Amino acid sequence: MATEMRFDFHGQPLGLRLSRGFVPTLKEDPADAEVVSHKLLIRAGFIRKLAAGIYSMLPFGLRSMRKMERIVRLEMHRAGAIELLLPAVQPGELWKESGRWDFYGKELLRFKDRHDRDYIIGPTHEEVITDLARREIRSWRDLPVNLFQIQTKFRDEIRPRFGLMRGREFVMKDGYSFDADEDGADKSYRAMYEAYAKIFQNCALKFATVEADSGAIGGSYSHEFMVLAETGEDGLVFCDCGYAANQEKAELKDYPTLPPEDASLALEKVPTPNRRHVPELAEFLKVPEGRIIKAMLFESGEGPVMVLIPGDREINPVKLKNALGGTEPRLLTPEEAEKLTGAPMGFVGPMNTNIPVVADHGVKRMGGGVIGAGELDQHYLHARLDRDFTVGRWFDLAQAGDGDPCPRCGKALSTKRGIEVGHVFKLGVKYSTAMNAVYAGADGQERPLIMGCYGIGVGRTVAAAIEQNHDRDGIIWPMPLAPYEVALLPLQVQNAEVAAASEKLFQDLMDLGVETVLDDRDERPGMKFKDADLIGYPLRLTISEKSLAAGQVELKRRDTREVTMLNLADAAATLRRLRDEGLGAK
RNA sequence: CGGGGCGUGGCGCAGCCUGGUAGCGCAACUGCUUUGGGAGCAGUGGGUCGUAGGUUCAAAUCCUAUCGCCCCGACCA
Repeated sequence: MATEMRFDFHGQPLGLRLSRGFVPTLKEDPADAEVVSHKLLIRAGFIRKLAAGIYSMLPFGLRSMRKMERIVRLEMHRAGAIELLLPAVQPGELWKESGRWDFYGKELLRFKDRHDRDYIIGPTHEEVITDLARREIRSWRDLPVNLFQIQTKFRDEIRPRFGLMRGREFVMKDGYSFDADEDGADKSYRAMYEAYAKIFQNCALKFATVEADSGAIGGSYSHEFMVLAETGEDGLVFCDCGYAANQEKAELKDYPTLPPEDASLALEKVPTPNRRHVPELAEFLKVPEGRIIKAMLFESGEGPVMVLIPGDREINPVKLKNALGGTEPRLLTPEEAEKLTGAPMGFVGPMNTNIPVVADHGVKRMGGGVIGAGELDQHYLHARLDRDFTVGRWFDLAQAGDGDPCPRCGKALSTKRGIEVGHVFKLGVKYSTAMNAVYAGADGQERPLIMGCYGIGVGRTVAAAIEQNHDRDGIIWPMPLAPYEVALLPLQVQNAEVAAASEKLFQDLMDLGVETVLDDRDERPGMKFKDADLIGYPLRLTISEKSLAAGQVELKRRDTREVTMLNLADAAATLRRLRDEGLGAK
């Protein structure tokens, strides 16, 4: 009886004969890939590079992406969002209106059409959706509205790297909510937050939700969804009390510093030949690093500024940016710093300076310490705050890390690394005000729409799944994202019995709705095993003359590498059950 | 944008310093053998050496320009 192909609800085939598939696997690592997900996606035949940061999705890569998209769609719809599709190409006019034409920088890919009009390829769609909303949403009766799309974006990154983790062209789910009031907006935000948590649960990924930097927009807040992986680009802090934040954002209150020195100690100028950096200065002066006050000069939106921080602490650039009014602070070059202060790099200090001084709270608790003397090879000992130098404004500027006190409960924080795969953001009225997107309230008054925006990196989640789940043989797909769930490996394809048993299993599995690859290639067993491990099918069934003689087939789980023998007669049903367990709660 | 590196059959690389007929492994194709962890033997095909200019009797090799790709950095005084 001929095997009959089956298809799922979305029109995707439930089965594939590998001999007719397009899955070009590589034995060796590609030369131009660095991170593991990039290497494995290429080696396993999921993607191929076309240009820097631009990839073709091969059939298996596309299947994993499509599965991710399905999971996203389902939860979006459950949460009441509605799918649409906005144009990728957008008129520059809209971006000029929102102010981002000048603000967004070179990441925004711009070009002109034949009439010399400005266009861009969308890196995100706030402008387009806001334009749509202001045209179509008239009254409070139309609200709330929550719209999303899954679409290819383009961001001309300075340095694309890490394959699908940070491409220039990438697929993103972006959603936007519109509400009449703050309560409604908070409700929309909450619904998206919960939907996101379900999405990453449904992907069977280990993830965390953290408070994220909300930028310079007052009153707004945001959360990031991070897939936990050693190789993640973001540092995260956690507390037993439930507090979790991106290091960029994590508050640091009253962390311990050295107590103030004896107030009777007089200011003392000491030579510090060529000791520019905190560690060498501390060693030379025989003082702890925490006794030194580090001074750094930045160019901010309001001119140059001197930033003070305890010597054993690092400045958190995002906190500094927010403290200085939202423009990206730029560290002055040694030449600029010397020109400005007269002191060479490493000897700049806050005494008798006319540059505005801001400082981290920790400096206040130190009460003073070692400072640069403002001239070459000289520092001051026992400099005291308010006696010898003053600070204009105080901020929380230090980076929180392992062991620092939790801002909620004071217990010690721990750190992990993660990959940002989702971000929910309460926008407020930033775009609706800039673009005059208003609705008529019940009282007839016009008010700006209150917006939220919500993004998921679809391709990045697929890559993050690999960063989190792999071994030296290849990918270990979580069931929900695997391109196919089961691989059938007939070891002797020319043996009639093996072939017949494999065909029957192939048909039975498809009939049971299990996504199955039949590796019907006339290849040696070793090659089939290696490919199956590399591609990372969660379940593998080996059909051989040997085991078939006993009426059995061999099952191997990719995650635990556990091997069990199954009776041929109920193998398909067992696989179906294991598949369903692997899919978890839906 | 700054620094470093690399472009040589489909993939991974050697050859370049010291100019002289373009090589290796894998892959592909044919045949025989083999068949539970990327097989063995024999044979075959496939390369404007990124591109353009220059030097030279002669350029993959030296020089210049250019394009592409990768890595590091672009906050830690």
